[in-house]
Amino acid sequence: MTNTISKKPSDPSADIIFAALGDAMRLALLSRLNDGRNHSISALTASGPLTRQAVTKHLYVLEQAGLVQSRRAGRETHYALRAETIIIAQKYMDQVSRQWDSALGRLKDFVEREV
Amino acid sequence: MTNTISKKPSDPSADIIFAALGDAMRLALLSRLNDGRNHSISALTASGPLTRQAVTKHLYVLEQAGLVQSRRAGRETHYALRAETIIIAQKYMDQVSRQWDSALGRLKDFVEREV
DNA sequence: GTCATAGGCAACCTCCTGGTTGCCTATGAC
DNA sequence: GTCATAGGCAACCAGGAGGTTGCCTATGAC
Repeated sequence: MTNTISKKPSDPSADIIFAALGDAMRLALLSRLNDGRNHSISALTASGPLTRQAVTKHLYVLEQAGLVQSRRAGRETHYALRAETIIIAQKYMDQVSRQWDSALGRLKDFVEREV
Repeated sequence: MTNTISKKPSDPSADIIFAALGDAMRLALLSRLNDGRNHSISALTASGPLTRQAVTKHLYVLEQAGLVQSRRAGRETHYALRAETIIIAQKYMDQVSRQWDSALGRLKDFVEREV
C-alpha cells in the first residue's frame, strides 16, 4: 500500500486527505456542502456551533486537502465540494480493501493454524 | 452524509477511523501489516525510524479505530490487520462518492450558469 | 539461575490543533 | 455617504498529538 493516492505531485497525499476527514466538525461541513451548492462562510457558520474563524480554519484544512474549492464573489467566499478528490480517495480505499481482502485469506489460514 | 459508518454502537465513528489513517507513520505501519501476517512490536520497530514506544502508541491508535487487532503471545504482542474495519470504511467511501457524484452534476449546472 | 529480549507504564518535551477574541478592510444595501 | 455585512489576519489559550527517555516486570534461551 503506497502513500500516494494520485499521480499528480501537487495532489495531497493519502494521510493529508484522511487527516482532513478525521474531524467530526469537518465531516459535518462536508455534509452541509453535499447538496451540490455553493455556500458562504457566514451561511456555514450560521447553523453551526462554531465561530466564523473556526469554520474558516476547517475550510482551509479541507481546501488544502483538495476536498473543497473556494471562489471569491464580492465580499463573500463561496465553498463547494471538490468531488474529484473524494473519488480519488474512494478508489484508493477500493484498492486497499482489495489488497486487504487477499491478505485476510492468508491471515485466516495463519490464525487457524495457531488455534 | 452521516458520521456513522457502522450500525454497531461500539464501532468507532468515521472521524475516528479517518483520523487514525491521517498519519503517514500509521499508514506505513498498516502497509507493513498488509502481508497478512502477525507482527510483533519489536519487528515493526526494527525497520522503522521510531522508538518502540512511539510504534506502540501508533498501534494503540489503530487498534482503538478498529483497524488492527492485538494478541499477546508469551512476551510478545502480535498485531494483525482487522480488515473488517477497512472494508466498512471502504463502503462508507463508496456511499459518499455516490452521493457526491450526484451532487457534482448539480454543481456543474450551477457553475455553468455562473459563467 | 542468569542473561537477553520484549513490552508496559509514566513522565517529559515540543509542536500542533481547535477554538476564541479583537481589529481591520472590502463589499453590498440603502 | 452611511451603515451593515462578510471575511482576512493575527494573537492568545488550553489541550492533545507525536516522540523520547527511564524504569520496571515478564518471558524465553541457554
